[in-house]
Amino acid sequence: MKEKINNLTIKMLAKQLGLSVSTVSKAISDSHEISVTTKQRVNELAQTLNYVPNPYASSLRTRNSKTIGVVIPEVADSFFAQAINGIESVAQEKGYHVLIYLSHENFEKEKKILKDFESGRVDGVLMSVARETILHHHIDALMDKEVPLVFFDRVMEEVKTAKITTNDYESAYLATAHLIKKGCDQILFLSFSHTLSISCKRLDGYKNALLDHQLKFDAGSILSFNNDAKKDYLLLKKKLKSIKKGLGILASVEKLALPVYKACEDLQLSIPEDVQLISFSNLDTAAFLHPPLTTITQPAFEMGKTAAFILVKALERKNFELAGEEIIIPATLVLRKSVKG
Amino acid sequence: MKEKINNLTIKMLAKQLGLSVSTVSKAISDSHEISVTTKQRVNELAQTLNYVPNPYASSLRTRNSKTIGVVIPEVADSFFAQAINGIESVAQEKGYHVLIYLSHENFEKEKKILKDFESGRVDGVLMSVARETILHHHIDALMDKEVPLVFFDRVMEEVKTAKITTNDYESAYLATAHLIKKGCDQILFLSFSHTLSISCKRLDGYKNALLDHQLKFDAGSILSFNNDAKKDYLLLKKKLKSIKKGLGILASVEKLALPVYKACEDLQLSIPEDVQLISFSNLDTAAFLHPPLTTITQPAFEMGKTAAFILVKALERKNFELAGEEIIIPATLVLRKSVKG
DNA sequence: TTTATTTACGAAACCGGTTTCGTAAATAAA
DNA sequence: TTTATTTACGAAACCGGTTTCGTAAATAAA
Repeated sequence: MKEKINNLTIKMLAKQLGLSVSTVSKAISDSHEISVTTKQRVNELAQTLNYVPNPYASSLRTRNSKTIGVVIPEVADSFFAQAINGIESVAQEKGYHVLIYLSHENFEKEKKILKDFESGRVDGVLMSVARETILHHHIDALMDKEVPLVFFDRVMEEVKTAKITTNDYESAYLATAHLIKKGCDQILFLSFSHTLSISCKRLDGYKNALLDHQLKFDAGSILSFNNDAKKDYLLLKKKLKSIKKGLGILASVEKLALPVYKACEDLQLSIPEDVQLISFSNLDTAAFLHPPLTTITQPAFEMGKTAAFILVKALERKNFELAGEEIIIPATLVLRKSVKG
Repeated sequence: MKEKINNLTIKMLAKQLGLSVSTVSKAISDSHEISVTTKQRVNELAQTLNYVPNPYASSLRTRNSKTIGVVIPEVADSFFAQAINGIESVAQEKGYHVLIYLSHENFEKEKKILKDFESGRVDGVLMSVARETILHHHIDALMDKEVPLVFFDRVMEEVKTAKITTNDYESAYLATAHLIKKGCDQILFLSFSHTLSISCKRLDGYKNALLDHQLKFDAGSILSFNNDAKKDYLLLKKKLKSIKKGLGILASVEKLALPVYKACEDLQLSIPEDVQLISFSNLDTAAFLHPPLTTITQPAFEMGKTAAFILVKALERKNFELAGEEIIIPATLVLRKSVKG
C-alpha cells in the first residue's frame, strides 16, 4: 500500500486563481451565482491541471453517491449477465456507478450485503432475491432508511416497492400446454425452489395448464433441485429411468436444462422422441444444442434496463412512488427441435 | 429523491455514552489505546442502536475506499462472467467492494472510465482492455496517480504492471496442430482484432504451427471479424462457400464459434466431416452443441481470482511491486466431436 | 439623487469519520 | 517516597468537497 500523492484539490485551484474555495466549487458546478468570466477561468485551469474532484468528499456532504447497488444470486448465467448489461446501459447514460454483489443464493450473504447498504454506500438498489430468501426484514430495514429498492425477476411480493418481472405464470402455462399438444401425457416440472416468486408462479402455470387439459397434477412430477449439481443429477437420472415414453419436461430455470441433455445422453433417451423438453433459458447457444432447445426466453436486457430506469427515476424525482410500479415484460416461447414439430 | 433521515453517527453514540468522538471511533476500530471495558460499552450500544459507519467519511480521511474497479469489454460472455465470479470471491473474502464498468470494446469509453478512477474512487483496478485500445496513455496517467492496476486476459505489454494471462500462444499452436493431425490442409483463423495481445499471440501460435507442419501461411486464411454480427456473418458465409473440403477453423474467441455453426447449417456443411472446428470458449454448453464443440477452455475463474488476489496484495502490502508479476495459467484443450476422433 | 435590488463573490460551518497530540491519573521504577 | 512511564482518554485539526449566509459593488428603481 503506497501512500497517495497529494492530490489536486479545489483549495489549490482557488489559491492559483486568487479566488475562494466556495467560488471555485460553485464555478465548477456551473452555479448561477458565478459570472461567466470566472467560470471560464476556473474551468480552464481545472482542465489544464487535470482536476478530478474527489467523489467521496462530495458524497459525504450531499448524502448521495451516484452509485447503485446490484444484488444478484450469480453472474455466470445468461439471464443475469444480460440483465447487468441492461442495468449498465442506463447507469452509464445517467452517470451512475454500479456496485455488484453476489448472494450465491445464500440468505446470510444477502443480509450482510443489504446491511452494508444501510451505511449510505449506494443511492438505490436493484435486486433479484436469493433462492434461500423467505423473510424480508433485511429489505424492510433498508427501505426504512429511505434507500429505494427495485426488484427484478425474483421479487418478494410482500415488500411494497417496484417489481419488474416476466409473465412467469403465462409462460409456464403456455409451455406446458404446448408439451401437452405435442403428445406428452406426463410432464415433469424441474423446480429450483419452493418459495421463490418465479418458481411459484411458474409452477402454478404448469399446474393449471395440466388441469385445463384434463391431466391430473401429481406431486411426484415435481422434481426439486437443491443447488447441488451432482446429487441433483443423480436424482434426475433416477427419475428418468423409471419413466415411460411420451414424457415432457419443463425446466423452470436455465441451469436445469443441461442436466436433462446429459441424462438423456447417458440413458440413451432421444430428445424429442422419448423426452420433450422446454426450458426457461436465455442461452445464446440454445439454437445449436443437440437438439436445439425450445426455450422460454426472458427479456433479460430489457428487464435490467427497466429496473434501472425506474430506480433512477425514483432517485431523481422528488415524489416518485415506487410502491405501485409493477411492470411485466412478456417472455417469448421460441420453438425449436427439443419438442416435436 | 427523498431527503435522507438523519443517520446515526459516532457523535450521537459519543453523547449517549458520555465519551468523546475520538474515543468512540478508536473503540470501534479496536484500537489498543482504549480499555477493554470501554470498547465493550461502545460496541454494545453500537450494536443495539444499529450503528453502520458512513464509508465515505472514512474514505475521505483515510484515502482508501476498499473498492476495486473492474473494467471489461462486456459481461454477457462466459469468460468474463466467470472471471467476475473469481474476482468477487476474493473481494468478498477480503471485504472489498466491486465497481463494474463495461467498455463495450470502445476506447473512448475505456478512457473515460479510467479518467474517473483518477478521482480516488477505487483503490485499485482490474482490467481487460477493449478491442479498440492501442494506446495506453490513459493507463499510464492512472498509474502515475499511484492507483495499482492489474491486467487479466487482455493485457498491454508496454505497461509495466501485473498481468494474468493464459498460454495463448501454446494453446493456439496446440489446437492448430491438432487440426492438422486430423487432416486439415487448410485452416481458417477467425480473428477478432489485429492488435489485442490475445489475438496476436493466438495468431502467432497458429502461424507457427502451420509452418512447423510444412503448411504455408496465407494471409487470406485470416478472417477478420469486426464486431458487426451481420456483416461478419455474411463474410464468413462467403468464405465458407468458396472453400474445399478438409477445412479446419480456429475461432480465436468464443463469440466467433456460433456463427460457424450457423453458416455450416445454412450451407449444408457438416461439422466435422466438411469443416473441423476448434474455438477458444468457456461455454458450459459446449458439450451439448451439435456437434459438441472442441474448445480451448480458459481458466476464467482462476484468472479473475488470481488477478484480484494480486491486486489486493498490492493494496495491503507496503512495498509490493506489481511490475514483475506475470502469471500464466494454462488453458486446456477439450476434445469433442467438432473435430474428427 | 437617494434608496432598493441584483450581482458576484468570500468566510465559515458542515458532512462523519480518523488521526495527531496533549494530559490527568494510575502504575512502575528508582 | 520521589520520579519516570504507561494507560486511557479528549480536543481539535483534518480529509475535500458543498452550502448557507453575509456583504461590497454595481445596477435599477423611485
